[in-house]
Amino acid sequence: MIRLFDTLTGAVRPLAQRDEGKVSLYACGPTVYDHPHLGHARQAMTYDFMRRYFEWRGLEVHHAANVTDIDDNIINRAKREGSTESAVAAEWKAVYDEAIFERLNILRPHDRPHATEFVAQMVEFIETLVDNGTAYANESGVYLRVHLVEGYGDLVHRSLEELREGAGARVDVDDNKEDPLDFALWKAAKPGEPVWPSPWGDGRPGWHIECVAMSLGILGDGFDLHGGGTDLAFPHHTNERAEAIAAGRDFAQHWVHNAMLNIGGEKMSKSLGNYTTIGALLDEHPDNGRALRLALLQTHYRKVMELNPAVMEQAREGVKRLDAMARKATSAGVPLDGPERDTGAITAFTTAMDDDLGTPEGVATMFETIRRANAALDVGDDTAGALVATAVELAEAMGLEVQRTKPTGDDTDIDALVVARTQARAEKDFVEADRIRDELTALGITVEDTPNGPIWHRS
RNA sequence: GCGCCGGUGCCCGAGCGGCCCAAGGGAACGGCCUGCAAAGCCGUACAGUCGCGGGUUCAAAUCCCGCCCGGCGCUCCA
Repeated sequence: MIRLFDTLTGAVRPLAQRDEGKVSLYACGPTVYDHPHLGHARQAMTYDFMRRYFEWRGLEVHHAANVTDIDDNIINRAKREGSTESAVAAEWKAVYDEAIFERLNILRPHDRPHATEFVAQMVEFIETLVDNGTAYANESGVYLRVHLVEGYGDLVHRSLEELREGAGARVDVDDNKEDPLDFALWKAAKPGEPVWPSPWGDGRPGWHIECVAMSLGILGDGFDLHGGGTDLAFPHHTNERAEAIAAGRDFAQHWVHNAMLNIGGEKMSKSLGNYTTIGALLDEHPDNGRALRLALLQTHYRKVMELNPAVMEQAREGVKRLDAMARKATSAGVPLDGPERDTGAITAFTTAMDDDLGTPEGVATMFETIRRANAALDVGDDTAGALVATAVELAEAMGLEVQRTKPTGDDTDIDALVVARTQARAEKDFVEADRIRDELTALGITVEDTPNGPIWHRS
């Protein structure tokens, strides 16, 4: 049975499943107005791990993630560039998609609703709240009466009084609100901003209402999982939940939050300006995509993790072990996708992953299996097939791709050099053999001699 | 200030009451293999004990209390 930590109850509990055999997952997506950074990667990767594992376990996953394509940051950028909000959003969404889905091998959500496509549903939702008296409208917008919401601060385990203390001390008191804790559902039009019509005048939706309208609209009432970074638990998720409760709707059954990514001991974020963009990291080394995935897998998703060049380098070395095993198996004629499995390893992996997505232990099991596969391969033991196939399956269940073939390209020159070296070795002309190997090394090629002849790969 | 989460080997990082004289990865060292390498395997060292001090228990890295240090949230934020 799959169990996951639930932020609301503060405990690990069985994964909610509204419908047997299925999981509905809503993960808050990006606001698209700039380069995505490594924090975004951790967030998207965390829900990718979950989805892949659920699917590996045979569950049918419905994964939805929004794209916020209208907000202050987008408006400001459009203004600054003399562009339009929709053009800015489209441009940065494309950058996000390329980095996340193409380069990081993260599975695309089944649904990617854009906020601007759901304004009608949001207006309808707000009307319900105004009609039942939990929301009020004035010249500046529509607000939710937070004190009417049962268990408002439960997600962050704080009482209304405790939250009010924070709000009073830190936020400028807004005369338009009855209570400092109340928040905007609808923002009245400001000059020069894009607007949509509503019963309360032209304006645009507040941030939280988007996710409520989209998650409920796509996944339906009482969907299973709602996720995002811990920094969204308050106010974003708290307010989404409040809106649903105020409307009398059954919302997410299970809340999951991934921890932050630190750089030099501090949270990586836009506002601190200490972020590395995904593109920049990926450009540094061809293996960085898989290395980042491995580094992320080796730390539990709920634990703050530090990411720096040393961590990346260590992860890159780890990824090499996977490819090296695949090469060794292939040269020995052992298929990577044979039918046999090592049940002990499969069981260990399943147990670890079922327990709150224990990817660090899952990775440990994978490496353990690689070690055993290599040992079996070395002596030609017939358990090698099952061990190799198991290791590959576990790696790919976590989204770590194994390099199966030589990189594409014109390899005839390299093959010719390798053949010439083999010839020289056969003739015991080691001086010439080593000269050729140096030549290959200069080309970025590593040759390995195996009992079945030489194999090479790009280093 | 309030709330929450952490502090484990040289580095990253699991474990969260007995199976721990503490997983896995990286780095190091020795051996085997190799013409030499590479890759791999085997082994060794590194945690004299898991931030510090008390306590509970037959038993604690794991539970409780206090303290120190770090992070996150309370504000746009993954």
